[in-house]
Amino acid sequence: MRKTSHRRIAATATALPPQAKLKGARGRALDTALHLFAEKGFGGTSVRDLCQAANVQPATLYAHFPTKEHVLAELITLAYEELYRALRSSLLESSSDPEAQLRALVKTHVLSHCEYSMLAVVASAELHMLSADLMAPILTLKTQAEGLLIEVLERGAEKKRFAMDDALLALKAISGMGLRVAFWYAPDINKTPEQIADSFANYACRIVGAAAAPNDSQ
Amino acid sequence: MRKTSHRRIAATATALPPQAKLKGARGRALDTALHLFAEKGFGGTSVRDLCQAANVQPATLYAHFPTKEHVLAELITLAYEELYRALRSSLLESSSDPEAQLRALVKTHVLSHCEYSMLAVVASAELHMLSADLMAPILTLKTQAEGLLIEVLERGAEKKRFAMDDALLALKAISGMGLRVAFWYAPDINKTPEQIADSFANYACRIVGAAAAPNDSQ
DNA sequence: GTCTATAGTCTGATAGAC
DNA sequence: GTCTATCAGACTATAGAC
Repeated sequence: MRKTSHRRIAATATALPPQAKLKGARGRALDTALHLFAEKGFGGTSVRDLCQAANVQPATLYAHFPTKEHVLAELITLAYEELYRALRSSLLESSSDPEAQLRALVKTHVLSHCEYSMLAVVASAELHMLSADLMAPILTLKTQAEGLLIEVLERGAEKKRFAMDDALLALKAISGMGLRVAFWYAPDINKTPEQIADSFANYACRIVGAAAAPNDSQ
Repeated sequence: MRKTSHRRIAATATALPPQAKLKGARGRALDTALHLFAEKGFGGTSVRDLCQAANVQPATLYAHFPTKEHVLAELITLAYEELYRALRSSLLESSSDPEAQLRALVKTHVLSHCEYSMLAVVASAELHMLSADLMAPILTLKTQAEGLLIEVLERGAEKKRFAMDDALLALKAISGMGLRVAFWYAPDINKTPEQIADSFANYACRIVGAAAAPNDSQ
């Protein structure tokens, strides 16, 4: 196994969403794969590494997953399902005000990338390792999740609540800065996920030219 | 070689800075490695893949580089050297105004990540594959390059020209959105690098709470 | 410097007993 | 479902001729 001094991801805690059932050899394999894929990458993790760390025999792993690639695909699917669920839920709980909706999406995006940073790193950095067949359904999920922010941005622009030079660039800036949180956030830094999420929500509002909320209650 | 439907990086054009001498087998190897590492990752590219695509025999490659890892290290070193050079140069050409300096750094960061997007992708996504020995000098370079933005942000805060909630978070947001440009920029999109760079420089100024420049001349 | 050929190791995945 | 044992091929890197 490789020796590295720099870690791709700052966080160390396990984080699979509660939806994922982690019982038995299959659960240990998924949880261990999440750690190793986040740390070493899919290509940098051998089936032997994975099985040894998960205390699972190779043949047992292949009783649960047809190929190593299917393990990755399941993790990335979990990642986008959880993100989409959280984003949609946050929209449902916010008012119809475009700025409130933008704040809700960015806050949730950042909070989710703090709590499930390993999932987010694997989903964004290892997606391209999947074959077309396994990637296709994931790309559908990904497009759905990204569509939520696009809709809010476009609706805010139509209602003249946002003064964006360009919706695409604002989208890329906001999603980019949020995505990177998964790579540098760690529980031992001097900020809580809530502080980061609030700051980034403010940044997003400034990027799109929305006035800062005068009060807590929108 | 793997078949993938999703590309990690949108750009396709070769881009090694002019400093890199690309003559002969060594040059072909470096140039080809840049493409393959950006597209497939370091772990997803075999020496055979690389040599075949570069029209270089394995034994010839090993006459120029001690290991496959040294090829990656050279590319990442080139990436950070070029970025550091460009950022420092842009600071020298800007005025002493913190906002002008911030704009210069962000513009240069984005322009460099458009022009050398493959280098930036490899440098950010494959750095963790290096062993400690090869990574150490690169981390020094990386810290130097990042320090330029930190200094500008702190100086602007001291002079009360920036109204940041938190310098670290602003830094992470600005560098994160700029870094991601390398992954999605392609020459065929509907924006020029200059447009993207100008927009992102505006975003950065808004993030740190600097007033928008009233005119072109700072 | 570049070639042909291959050493030695590790890879993903499987066969077959229990 | 889990085990032991292993296949067939791919991997990084090298030896030695020219």
